[in-house]
Amino acid sequence: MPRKADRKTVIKTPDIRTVAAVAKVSIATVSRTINGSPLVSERLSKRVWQAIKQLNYFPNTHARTLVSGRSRLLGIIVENITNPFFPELIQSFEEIAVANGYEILVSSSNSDPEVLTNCVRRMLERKVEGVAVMTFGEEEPILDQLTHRNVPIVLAEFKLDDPKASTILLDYSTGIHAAVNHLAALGHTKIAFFAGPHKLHSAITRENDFRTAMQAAGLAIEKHWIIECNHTLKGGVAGYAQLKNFPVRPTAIVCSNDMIAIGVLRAAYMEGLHVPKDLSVIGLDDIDFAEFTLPPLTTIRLSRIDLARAAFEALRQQAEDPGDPHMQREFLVSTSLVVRGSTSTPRPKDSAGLSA
Amino acid sequence: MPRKADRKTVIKTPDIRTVAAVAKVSIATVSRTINGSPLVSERLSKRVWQAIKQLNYFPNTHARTLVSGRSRLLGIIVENITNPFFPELIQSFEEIAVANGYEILVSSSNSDPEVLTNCVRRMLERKVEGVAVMTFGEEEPILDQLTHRNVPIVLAEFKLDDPKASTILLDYSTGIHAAVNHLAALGHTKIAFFAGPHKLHSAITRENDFRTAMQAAGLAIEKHWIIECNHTLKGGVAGYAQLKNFPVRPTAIVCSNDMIAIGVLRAAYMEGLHVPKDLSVIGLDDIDFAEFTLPPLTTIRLSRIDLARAAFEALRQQAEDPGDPHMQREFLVSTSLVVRGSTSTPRPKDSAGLSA
DNA sequence: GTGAAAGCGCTAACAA
DNA sequence: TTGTTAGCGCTTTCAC
Repeated sequence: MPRKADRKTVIKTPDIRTVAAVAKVSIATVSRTINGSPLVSERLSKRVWQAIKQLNYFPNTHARTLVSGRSRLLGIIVENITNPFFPELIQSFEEIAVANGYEILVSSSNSDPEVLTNCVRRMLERKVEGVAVMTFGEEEPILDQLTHRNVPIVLAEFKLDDPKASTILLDYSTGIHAAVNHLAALGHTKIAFFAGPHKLHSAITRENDFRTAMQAAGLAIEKHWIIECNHTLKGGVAGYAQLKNFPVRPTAIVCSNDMIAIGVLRAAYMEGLHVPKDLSVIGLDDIDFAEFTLPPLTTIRLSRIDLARAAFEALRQQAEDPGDPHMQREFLVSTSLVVRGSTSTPRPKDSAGLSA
Repeated sequence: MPRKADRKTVIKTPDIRTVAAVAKVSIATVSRTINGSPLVSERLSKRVWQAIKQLNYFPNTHARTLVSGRSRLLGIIVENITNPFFPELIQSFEEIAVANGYEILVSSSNSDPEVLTNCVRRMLERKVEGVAVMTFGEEEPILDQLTHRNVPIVLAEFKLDDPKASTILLDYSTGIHAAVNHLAALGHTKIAFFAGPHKLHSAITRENDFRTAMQAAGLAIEKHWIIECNHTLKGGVAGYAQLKNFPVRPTAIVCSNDMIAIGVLRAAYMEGLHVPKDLSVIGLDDIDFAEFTLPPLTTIRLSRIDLARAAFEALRQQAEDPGDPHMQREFLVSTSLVVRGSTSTPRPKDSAGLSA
């Protein structure tokens, strides 16, 4: 045992036996007391709790997990912890989990399948009881590692045909329609869409919803104005640069996420364009930052709290009532438009100052 | 055993015994093989690895931890995962940890002592081998829960007199001096400081360094211009509002962190002031966002990677060579000025447009 | 109600 | 080199 002792007066970490000895009961009684078994008499229970307090004891999770088969650990895998959307999501997820006696293991896959494989494996080793896969991506192949081992998973936006998998459907449609209608009502007709990378399901869904919304609003789509970007600030800047290649420019841009939108804000500023007078910009997510951009960003809100709640709920159900036939397997999270300062009517003379 | 079986054809998760049986060796040999013991003959090792692959086996971390006393888990507690500085820090910390065979448990304390107590307890239950306390705060009282149990900790900015505690000293001084000198060289004499909350060590250190730097530059400090803010966007906005109460206004503001600075940018914009012509702003941290604010933020860079590396190193040392007398107990992370677009010479006519 | 005892899956003595 | 075996700290039958 190389890990403790050697220094004198090192207090041995109290274990269940220590508590039992101090309380003068069996370890079974200590265990029952801790786990709130109704079988323990009040007299003994009191003695046990007192011993616990006195020794500042708490149970060893690993031992507990080993014997009970329940780790009370939930995994959450995000695409990129550096996009503010995800920390906000993680924070909500953690709060809910902790409030329900679970803990979480966080990993970001950085859209790298190899990293993802590693995450999954480490989570499996830690015997997580469920994993929320919030990558919005295309990584299903690896995920059956999880479902094959009977680990519940919940995916955003993607239905996996497996009894252990649930899905959170994101109703982008409502928000995107609202956004397009908002723009149309302001008098915009030339609207671009900065899409996310096509390898993400969410990006494709968002783009499709945009197309549908445009059609519904009776607006034509200029194919050069649908631009694929990374979901990052730099992606927005790069997308904006592409726009310059075409002689006619849009008066408004709807972006697949807020980071792109903020990149666009920046690029437009650098070019000397005024947002919203010269160009209206709409984001998607409503990250905390969106309220503080210059100008404040009009955006489609996707509630992290709702998403986190749905993810937790899906996992908890599967973990606690694995056989339940009435289990809810699909959850819906909706979106809504938040109008701030980055949208307005276009300049009177339609594309004034906007041609390349 | 309520947790598996009952449904037919559920494949039992393979354990070390399964592997041993398939490879026709003892479980000890399997264990040795996995752990890279040199004692295993190549012949058997090959058989074992093949069985492992075939069964898609991996060891149960909890069992491992229980018997070996080593969890290979490191905790990191941050103040607020919603400040982009921290996700960036966590990401670096995780990468380094994973690369070294560790995993991490993340918690944010939200500056709430009760939440912190809970974090610490949960980490203790999970038998973390060390905790990086990146709260920059004043929460020592709870931390001896950790050191008393012989869990190494590393603190930012605060020295705890305990053999198990190490410290990362942040050399703000260099960066802050550079910032003040930069401003002075541009011709600013009226410089404000938006400090962080005084309950944070880091905030106080930064403020003191600012005072020293001002003195060194031969500049007077106007006490109304040292304003205490939260380290958030809203904090910056609120601080800016306070500034308006005084008839004379500074031409430059140094902020205790980037979030405050971004809040200031926003508030100045709302007031119709131009940054940097009317007001120069300097942040601290250099979060990824800083490059993308309008205008891009001049800021004092505090490397998350360096910080994460130092934190990991401190913990690893303590975990792996607990008795080593030559152990490094203090680490230094430096700062440097990154000049971008939010600073310039003040308007010729000293405070033009700046009086309230 | 309570306690004794059997293991959860693994590592590390100790034997061979 | 390899195998046997005793636990790690806990939960959970099963007796009492």
